[in-house]
Amino acid sequence: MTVTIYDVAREAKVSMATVSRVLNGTAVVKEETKKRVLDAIALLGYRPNAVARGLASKRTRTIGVIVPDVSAAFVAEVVRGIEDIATMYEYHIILTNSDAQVEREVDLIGTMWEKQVDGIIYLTNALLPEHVAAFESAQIPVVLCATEDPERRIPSVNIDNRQAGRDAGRYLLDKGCRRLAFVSIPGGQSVVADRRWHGVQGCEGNTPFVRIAVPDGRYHTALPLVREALTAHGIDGIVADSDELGLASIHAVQDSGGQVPADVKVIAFDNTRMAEMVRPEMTVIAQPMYDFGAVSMRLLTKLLKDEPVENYSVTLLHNIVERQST
Amino acid sequence: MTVTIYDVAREAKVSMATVSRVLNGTAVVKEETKKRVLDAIALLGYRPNAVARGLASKRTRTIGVIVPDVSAAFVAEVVRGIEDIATMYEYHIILTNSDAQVEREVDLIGTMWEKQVDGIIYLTNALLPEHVAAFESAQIPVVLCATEDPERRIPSVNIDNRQAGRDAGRYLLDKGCRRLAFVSIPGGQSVVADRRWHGVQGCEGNTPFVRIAVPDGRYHTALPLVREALTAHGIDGIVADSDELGLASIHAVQDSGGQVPADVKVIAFDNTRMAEMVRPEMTVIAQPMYDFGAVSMRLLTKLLKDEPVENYSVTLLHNIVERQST
DNA sequence: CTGTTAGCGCCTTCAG
DNA sequence: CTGAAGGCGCTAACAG
Repeated sequence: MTVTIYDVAREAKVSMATVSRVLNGTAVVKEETKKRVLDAIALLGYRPNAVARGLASKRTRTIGVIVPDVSAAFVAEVVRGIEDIATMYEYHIILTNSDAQVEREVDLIGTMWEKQVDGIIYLTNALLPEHVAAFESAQIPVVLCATEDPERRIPSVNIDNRQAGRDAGRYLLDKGCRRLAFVSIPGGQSVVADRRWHGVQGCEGNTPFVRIAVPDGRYHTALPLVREALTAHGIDGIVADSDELGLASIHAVQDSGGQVPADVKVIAFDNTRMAEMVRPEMTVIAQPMYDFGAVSMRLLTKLLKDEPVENYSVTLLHNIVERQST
Repeated sequence: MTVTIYDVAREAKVSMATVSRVLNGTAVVKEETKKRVLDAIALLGYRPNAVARGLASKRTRTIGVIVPDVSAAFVAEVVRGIEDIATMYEYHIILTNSDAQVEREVDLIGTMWEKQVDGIIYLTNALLPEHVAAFESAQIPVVLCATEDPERRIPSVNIDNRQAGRDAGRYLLDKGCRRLAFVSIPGGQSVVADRRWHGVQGCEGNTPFVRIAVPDGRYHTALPLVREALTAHGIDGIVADSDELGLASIHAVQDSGGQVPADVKVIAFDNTRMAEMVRPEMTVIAQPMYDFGAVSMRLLTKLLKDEPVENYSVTLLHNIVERQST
């Protein structure tokens, strides 16, 4: 019932090695016999067994993708980028969610190793020694995507988060804001968020800044927290760490009787589809989400082919898209 | 360098067969020797090779997931549901995007077959004979997810779209609407959308209905189209086929100088996170997105274990979440 | 240019 | 309860 390479060989009256050759282009095969093989393949409806192939060649052409949560808009966009480029290079992806739980993440690296993936693309909030250790013991090429390795030991693709934070802050100051707030998950949980926060603070020496910490980073949690901060600190400019938090900020201002952008200006990170579907449309620090994925995957293919890589830690460009919230 | 089952066997002074047994629980092993094996495994840091295992057992414990586009909020949520349950049953998922292109979809079914996936979960707009033929030739268990098979030949998980359309329409009529519009991609492209449209029309015998066709189903495309329809037909109630189209409808009304819900009421399908983060918050026909994925995957595990299945075409419940847009 | 021969790492009878 | 032996379907030298 399952047709194997042997069946094809017999049908084409050649050896299985020859079939393998035309299948993989491993060596030159005479035009005529090649045609016989191809005909036999078509006739029998033969499909090479990727598992057997993986066992024999020790390369599975599948790469593991570990993310906190695909259902987050940002992540989903990144995954799309990864998958598109993977397809282009004839790879498949095994997708797993870690919920950013360290234990689960380390465990996943282990299962990816069992699955014999050729490489891993990794997204998380904070890279810990445990992760690095797991990568090393698994001996699999890894590319960090939108996650920072403070020590730059592992290939990665990022934007310059510190600079982006600075750009956001300066942008608001240029617009006339005097008291800025940064809304994100609490400090110490995300290297990326903390970098941005430092950037925001660095945009101008003597401006008062407050950081509004939203435990889960979600809209409904943020709403009351931003509202409180608003009245407590007389804020007139907000940098939000995500579109979701940006929207919460805008609504918090409105709920407090203020106007956006007249009284308070809001700029948010990400630029997911939502940013231009809400009113006022949100000004954002656009992140190249799709490219995070695409470039990471491209970098990984180079690593896998031992191609020369000019830069192991790629920095993508961010840019401000000015809309109605500022 | 790679430690195999043989290394473990030697270390534990047993045969590889015994190691395999304690690994898989295939047969009873004496407590004592079992401990020796476990110790050896820990000592050597042994990890079973899933590829070799797959070749020998003919089961890979991976399932193929074919979706139009993960970066769509609805799909991402479904995928999350699939992955969670897959993890629970110790399966992994290979994720691929088809962009709803028939050719690519059929091709993907083929590659999934090459990858020896144990099963497939499939999302698309319209199930064609080509798909069914591909499934049959691949001989792999398939579950359709949020995808209707008019002839119900293939196991599937859906809501009752016709009824949901009817519910949406009736809901608006009960709220006093007199002229309804249904906004979606053009007819004939999606079985699901067409079902809902029929449902909307069926909610009341003699009410005028118009269908507003948005070629790509996107926000920016919809905006002007809905605006035109609004002035042309005096519409006072809109059923949108997705949250994105719902938002576009709301904004189209506002741009025409109208108020939502005072002048025009809007109810949308889906209930993605966005629905409750916009203003006015959107009333929706909530779809159990996560459950679509979770239930599909659960059903697939039953199929794979030849467990008895009481119902091959599962119908999940939808429900109206009343918010501010109606 | 083509055929032969070993494995890849594991599961799974079949004996004992 | 445990060991030996034969594949699973394919790749990759090595001959010819």
